[in-house]
Amino acid sequence: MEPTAKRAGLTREKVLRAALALTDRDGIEKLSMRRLGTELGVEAMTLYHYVPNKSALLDGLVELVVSAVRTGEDAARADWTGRLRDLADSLRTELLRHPGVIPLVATRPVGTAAALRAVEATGAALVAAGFTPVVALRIVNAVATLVIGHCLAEAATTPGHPEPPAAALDLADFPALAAATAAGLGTPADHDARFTLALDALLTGLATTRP
Amino acid sequence: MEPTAKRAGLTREKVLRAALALTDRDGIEKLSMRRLGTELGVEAMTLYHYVPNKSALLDGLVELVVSAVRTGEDAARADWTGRLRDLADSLRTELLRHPGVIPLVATRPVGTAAALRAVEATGAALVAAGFTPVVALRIVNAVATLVIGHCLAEAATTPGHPEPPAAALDLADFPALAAATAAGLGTPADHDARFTLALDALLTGLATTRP
DNA sequence: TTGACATTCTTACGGCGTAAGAGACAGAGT
DNA sequence: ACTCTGTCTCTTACGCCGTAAGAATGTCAA
Repeated sequence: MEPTAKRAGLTREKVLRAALALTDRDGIEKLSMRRLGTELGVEAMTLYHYVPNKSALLDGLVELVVSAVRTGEDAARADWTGRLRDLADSLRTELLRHPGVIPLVATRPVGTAAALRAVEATGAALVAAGFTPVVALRIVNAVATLVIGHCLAEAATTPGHPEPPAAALDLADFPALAAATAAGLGTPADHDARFTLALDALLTGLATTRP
Repeated sequence: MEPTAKRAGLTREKVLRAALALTDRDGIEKLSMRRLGTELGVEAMTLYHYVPNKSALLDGLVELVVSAVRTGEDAARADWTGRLRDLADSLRTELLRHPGVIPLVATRPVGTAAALRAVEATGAALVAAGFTPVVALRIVNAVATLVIGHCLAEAATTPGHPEPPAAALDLADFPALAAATAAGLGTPADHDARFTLALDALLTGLATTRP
């Protein structure tokens, strides 16, 4: 019987999952080594046996989220724009599932094997469609960049009050802006429309560049 | 004569400019109230007379950088894609001038009048070209989002070593990636090419959606 | 001069990441 | 059974951070 085990039975994996859960629940700014420790029933310094420092912990969060991205390799019949769309959609849903992690994904270079595998798979589909390897990866980069930028904006405006200082401005000075907000710009449904508009435009534009 | 003035003669403006200079020189993580204070020859708490808290200071940095963006209103003869291109290029150069501020711009909603004026101006040009106000602002949003996402990636890989862990991976597993890196992917000149590719594609794609 | 107000400093609190090392536990070899 | 070895955990401490509270100092108008 081990009702009060002296060893907590931790793992890098468990630590990362707990950190992700804590981030999802309380936000990234509340993620501290001490807090994560108490969450796991352990002192803060204990965590340093599973992670060299906090930066590595954050890298682990990125790894966790990005690894969940599906690139649609199975549906190999999809054309290259379909593959890019799959990548974009999957990346977006994973990011929005963990809003606190988005700034980390945007900031930290992705060197993990899982992420590179996704890039490689999509890039290979583009090469098969006739693109140069260099151009193929530039295209994948462009799509990922667009998704990350969009999700940043989408998640940044979600928390409490959207933008109270904007209300203090004289809307009469900005006719186009005023007309658009009156027509529903900024509503939650609008985020989907913004994303679709941008992605569709990018993909049709890319299609015209195919050799 | 005031060789050693007891009043430092500060201003919100001066504080912000000093903060921006400090960020440009030492990086955003080194920007602390105490450090900024000593930089200005003043105690940390003094700064709180010009800025309510650190978050507002960071907002001020964003404001400072974004205000410098030129939207090409003068060259009113440029067509709407030209206006968008001007916006994108100007935003990109301003952001790259202050890499430490990019994560802030990406994260914090822009409510300042100067930023809205830029959006309004470009949006108006789109409306004049036949787009709905809502669509016009979605388009401006798409371009800004793409630029920010790209600059984030570009500035994140600049500091010290690009990605040492990537070298540890077996490149044989990623043929397309390997071929592309061998062909110069990731070099500084490649950033321009990536940006141009993405922006061109987005703009041509948008052109096909014009009513 | 006298107030009123704006500006600056002092002190202090609680939180952070983490360096250094001591202690407790588990399993292997004898 | 005992010790050794290496893994896991805790304790203590240092220097940093943002900022609350309020006392001191400067400036200028009445």
